[in-house]
Amino acid sequence: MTDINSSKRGSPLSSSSLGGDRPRPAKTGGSPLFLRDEELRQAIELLFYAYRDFTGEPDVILAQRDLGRAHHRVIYFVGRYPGMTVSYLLDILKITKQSLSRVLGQLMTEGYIRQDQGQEDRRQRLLTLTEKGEELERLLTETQRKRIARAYRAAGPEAVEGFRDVMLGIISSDEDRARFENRGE
Amino acid sequence: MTDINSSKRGSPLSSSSLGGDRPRPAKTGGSPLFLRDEELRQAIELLFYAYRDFTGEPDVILAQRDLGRAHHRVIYFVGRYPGMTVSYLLDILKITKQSLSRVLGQLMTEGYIRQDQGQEDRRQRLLTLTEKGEELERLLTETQRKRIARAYRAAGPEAVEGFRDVMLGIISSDEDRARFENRGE
DNA sequence: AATTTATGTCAGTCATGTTGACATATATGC
DNA sequence: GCATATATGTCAACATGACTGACATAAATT
Repeated sequence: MTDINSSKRGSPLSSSSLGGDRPRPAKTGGSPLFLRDEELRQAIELLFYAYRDFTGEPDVILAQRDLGRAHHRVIYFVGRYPGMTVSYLLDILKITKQSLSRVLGQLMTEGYIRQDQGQEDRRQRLLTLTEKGEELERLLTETQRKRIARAYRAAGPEAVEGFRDVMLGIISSDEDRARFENRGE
Repeated sequence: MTDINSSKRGSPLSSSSLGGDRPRPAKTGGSPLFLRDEELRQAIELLFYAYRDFTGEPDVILAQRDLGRAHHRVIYFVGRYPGMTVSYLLDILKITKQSLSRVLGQLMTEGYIRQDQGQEDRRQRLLTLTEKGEELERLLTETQRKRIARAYRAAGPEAVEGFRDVMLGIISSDEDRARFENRGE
């Protein structure tokens, strides 16, 4: 049907556990756009693989506590911005109030997060991690920090700068990009 | 309760739609690890925001066709490796056969993907996009390619190199990293 | 001939997202 | 002070996409 597996190009890579040859990327014709297209597709895939692996380790730890990735995100950001409001969290996560509500409710019931009434604006419920929450946050973030630290160390400071610039460019809004300014103090 | 909103540091950023001051990151004490911790946390957040926005546009297009992100991943990778096997796809996505089965079944029923029996190994079902599938793939990938292209252009070639190196470092396995070798030909 | 591999399928469950409507307390503007 | 807007919470219903575990078939491999 196709000649994908007929090894016309390049040396046959040692057959993996998948059996047979590794599939080859589709060619987009010999057009001058080939390299550019290839480069952009690689970026797409880098994002996919990196994100998949980046979330893999925490997911295991969370599963042991009957929590999911959604809980992780909440714990992470509440740990990051102690005393943050529910609105602010919604704005970061870009999910509905309903979705957050369930997750947040569980985290409070289980004692990972505490709510305090705002002083200036008493409608606000300021979110903070409890001891237990901080402990879990450290555990989860530690795996991700290690992964990033390893990648940063291997790639070097210049690469880190480039990584940061490209990632900022991928983000849609100025508002979100602004979260990365003036942080070193 | 806390003094998070009391604006002790820095100039007050113009209050956003969220009302009130922007929450400030938690300090980790004046330890010498501060910068490193901050740097690593920023990476964690860059991954979160970038991935969230990266998948946002395709999600809208998919929703119009009653498809989800899972369908996108399948369509993308089948388009990338025409004639790929089910096993290979499972290996990339790292999900269960069951999860893939449902999504793949829908895509075939809806006429986005075709299955052909392998010639050498007739147990294999080689996956290929149909015309309709290719059309959707182009539409979806186009939004992501544009996003990446914009980011790459803004950041410059050196940054792109760094981005790539860091992302490769974040990926867990040599097997997956190997997917990025020898592609330019 | 026995075993392994590639694929498919059944049944049930869970996590996490969605919409839309409605309720309450508090803050703010006129 | 009253009207309106905002911050938050809550109810019901639903869709998607993951999961587990078991079992079935055809073809390849040993």
